[in-house]
Amino acid sequence: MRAPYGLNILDNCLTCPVREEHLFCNLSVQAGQRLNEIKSTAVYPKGAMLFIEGQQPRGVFVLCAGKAKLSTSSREGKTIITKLSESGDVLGLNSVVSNRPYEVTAEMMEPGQANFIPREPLLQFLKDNGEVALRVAEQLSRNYYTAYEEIRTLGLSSSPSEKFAKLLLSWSTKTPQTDGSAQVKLTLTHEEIAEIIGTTRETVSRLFSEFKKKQLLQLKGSTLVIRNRTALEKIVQS
Amino acid sequence: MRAPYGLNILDNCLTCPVREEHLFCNLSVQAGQRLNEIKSTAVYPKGAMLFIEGQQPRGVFVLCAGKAKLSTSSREGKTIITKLSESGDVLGLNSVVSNRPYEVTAEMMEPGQANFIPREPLLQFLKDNGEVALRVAEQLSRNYYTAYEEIRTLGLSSSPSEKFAKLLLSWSTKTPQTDGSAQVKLTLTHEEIAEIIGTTRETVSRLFSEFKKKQLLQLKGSTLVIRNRTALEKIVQS
DNA sequence: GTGCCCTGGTGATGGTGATCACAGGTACAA
DNA sequence: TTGTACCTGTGATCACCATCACCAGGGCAC
Repeated sequence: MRAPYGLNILDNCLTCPVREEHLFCNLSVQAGQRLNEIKSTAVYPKGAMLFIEGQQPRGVFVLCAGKAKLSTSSREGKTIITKLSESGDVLGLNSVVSNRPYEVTAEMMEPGQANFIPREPLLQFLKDNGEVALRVAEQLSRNYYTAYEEIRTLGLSSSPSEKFAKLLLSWSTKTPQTDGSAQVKLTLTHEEIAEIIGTTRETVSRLFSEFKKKQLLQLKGSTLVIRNRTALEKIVQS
Repeated sequence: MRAPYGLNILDNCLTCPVREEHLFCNLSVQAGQRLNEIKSTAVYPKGAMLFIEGQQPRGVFVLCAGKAKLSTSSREGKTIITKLSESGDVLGLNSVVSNRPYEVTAEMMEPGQANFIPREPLLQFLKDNGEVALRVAEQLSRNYYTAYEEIRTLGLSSSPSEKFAKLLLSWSTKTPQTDGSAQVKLTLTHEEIAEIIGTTRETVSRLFSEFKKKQLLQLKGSTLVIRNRTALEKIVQS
């Protein structure tokens, strides 16, 4: 069997992206088996929507491969990207737990694979497994923290430069280097960056120019080199 | 025994503000007793801080009487109020569950009373009572929704008028009237309103004038009369 | 090749709201 | 009453950034 999109199909995807905080890892044997019974796996092309803002919650998605962006839009078409998800992330958990419509749209940014766990069996599973319910609570409270960080960024840092610097810093922490620099593969368009920091494409474009001129960053092809973390931190300063 | 601040001291405060979604109501008898053993009650004056942003989480507070405002500040002193809490609300839950510092400061806006439940006994209690843990998860996901609403407000609606209209609408829904109008007791200063919608005091002042002129609202002493909900909804429109 | 669409760069312009400044009002205590 | 501290209203100014407009490069299909 050939994997489409050049992916490896992962047989037991629930446990594949081993992460400290992974919700559904290190379960008891029978709990793991039960979960395997109710989950189903699917492969998604780039641009596929796992779920759309406003839909009734069908279940949660555990991302196994590929990246997804979570966004929310206003009626006039303005969009903000609230999170970039990677493999291991659990999407749609809040909506499922509280039985409210999905509050975001989840779109695959590249081809990938995800497990789907329908709502009803999941809730039953949580009722039967109290320890897992507490873990879910922990995950939800982590989500809450992320949302709060977003609120602070949107509400407290006024200027686009500040938010841009904050974004760059959040990227650079993922690839810590010995000196102050860091390298990141830049897969986002200026438009998407604008939707993350809540500004316009043109402003992002100008911010890149400005930061290049100030020696804060550098572009080698599609690789972004962050040259001066301390200077960025000074811009952020909130 | 005389109640300070003109309050009635509530003997069993955990169950006093009966709310559909109240976390710690309708427990089994022994669970309720257990909770009563680990909680303690205190009375707070206006301006008292239940906890401060950045502190290690000591426990949760169940507000029994009085209102509190939750806020977060940047280093430069800019502050945003993220929520106004009323009796029945549980404060600090996220921090306690995930064992991270309080993400907000909780300050009493008027004299009040709250139950305190220390972190460790509470977590133990949750482990022992799976159903309550799931309820906690539901509460957390509600908190998350509130935070998300905030993100949408901050990120998608650009102009202060829009946010102000949104705030007025959220107030007016609390006191539904037969006609399109509603009355609210206005207990906030312009400064505080500014911190809620993320603008300056002066702008709020001007917004009041503008909305008065447009017949959208009216002030009778400290009572705010919202005269035209549909017009407000048209301003919001996001 | 040609054409098309998406992305990125950059100038010109204008509106908006932050900021500063100051004056009047109100509540409360001495 | 005076004083004080805090709120509220309003004018003037100005930086910033959204918006519009246009062009250039690159990938891709045909």
